[in-house]
Amino acid sequence: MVLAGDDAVMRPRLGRAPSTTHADLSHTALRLFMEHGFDATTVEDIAREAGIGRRTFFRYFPSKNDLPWGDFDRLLEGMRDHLASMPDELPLMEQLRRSILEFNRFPESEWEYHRRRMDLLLHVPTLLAHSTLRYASWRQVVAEHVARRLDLPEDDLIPQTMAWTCLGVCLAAYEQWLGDADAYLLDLLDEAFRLIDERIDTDIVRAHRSSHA
Amino acid sequence: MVLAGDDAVMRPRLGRAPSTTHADLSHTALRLFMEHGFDATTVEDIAREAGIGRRTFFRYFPSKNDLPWGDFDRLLEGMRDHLASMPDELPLMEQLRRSILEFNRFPESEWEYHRRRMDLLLHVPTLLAHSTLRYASWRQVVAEHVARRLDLPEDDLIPQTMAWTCLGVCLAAYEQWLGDADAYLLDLLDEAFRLIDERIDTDIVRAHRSSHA
DNA sequence: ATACTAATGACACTCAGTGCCGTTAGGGAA
DNA sequence: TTCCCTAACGGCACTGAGTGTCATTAGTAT
Repeated sequence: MVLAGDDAVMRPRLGRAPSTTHADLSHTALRLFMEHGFDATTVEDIAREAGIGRRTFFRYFPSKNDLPWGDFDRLLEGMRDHLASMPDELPLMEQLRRSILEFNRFPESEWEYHRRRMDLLLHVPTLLAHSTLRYASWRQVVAEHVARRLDLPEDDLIPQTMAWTCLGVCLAAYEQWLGDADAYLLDLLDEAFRLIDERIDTDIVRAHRSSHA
Repeated sequence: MVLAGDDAVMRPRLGRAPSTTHADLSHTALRLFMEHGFDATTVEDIAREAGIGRRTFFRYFPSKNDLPWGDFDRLLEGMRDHLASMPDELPLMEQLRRSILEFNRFPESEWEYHRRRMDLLLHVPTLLAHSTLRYASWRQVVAEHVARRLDLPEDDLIPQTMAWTCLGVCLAAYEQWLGDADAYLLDLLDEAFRLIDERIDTDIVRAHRSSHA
């Protein structure tokens, strides 16, 4: 479903076969989280339910917190490529808007699953805290693109601020989405992006660049 | 220094006297964090160094992660009041800029301490993750003000997005500050705010409000 | 059948955080 | 002074996440 990933695709012909997959573990765990809550579900519960040892669990996921993330890294690579392939004529914010919307596009059959997953990630304190670390890579992808496009260093104030802003816009839209069972995520994201649109205007960027030469 | 707090100010006349203070524990801990690193310092180390029992430590701070925060909640109350006292004539972004700068103003004697503290909070993964939970209250204060000022619900997309944006601006500025030993925090914050300035313009807000009546 | 190899799972360990409960050290009242 | 009341302390035992070590298992190739 969400985890297509590397499991089971091409197993090397040597050694014992893996006894489960990332996707399987993730789905089992999410079911338990929904049923009993995140905190009340122990890693041992998950391992038992999945029919593996507790120790083996930690060979699939570095922590309990990573379970609901699916293959975020692969999606993120997709966004990076999408950004890189944007035509230069397009305004920067429009490039970002399009790629970020693409990053958040899922087949309708997965909407409910995605909603439950994001509800966990944004409403369980432990997971919310952990999410910061994932979003740091997301921001980095945005910042790299902005930096390249504006010809500024990646760690410059402007790319970093724009990356934070994009993240904030997305998370605000996600909260709206989670709060309204009938809402469409992409519509909300689109609306949120229109709020900021071309907020960093060209003159400011030019002035900034020359003052930091 | 940073923790003026409630300790020692007016102890009720009954019962055993506390054997330490929040400020004392916090400073001791920060010293150990600087010397040996956050992860390598155990709660037991801190308690021993402070001359209290491990169990007592957890009566002062709910977790090891809370040690570097000082009395963030009191500062935050200050920012809430500052925002509430802003003259109505001032543009919204200007109100936010002024109050947020005020929130980040410290006496020069504390700059070095503040720098080391923030370096921990933003660069130690565990603390960075935990910071999300603190910043949620910070964003809430900003969102409340924006909502009041624009006559929108607090959980509306606009206040939430603006709150996220302000947070992002601040954190991007903080990163710049931490990366340059000679930089001035307030200057960087000011510069970062100028980048976004009056980004949510009046027409957009009006259109948004009427479409969500 | 045997050898090689990768995944597994059991065990022991560290550390954060919590519940429980007896102990300690203050101040007030007799 | 002595006794009492009370809040803070601190020891103990426990849960649960995460890690290092190592023997075992189950595949494939020879």
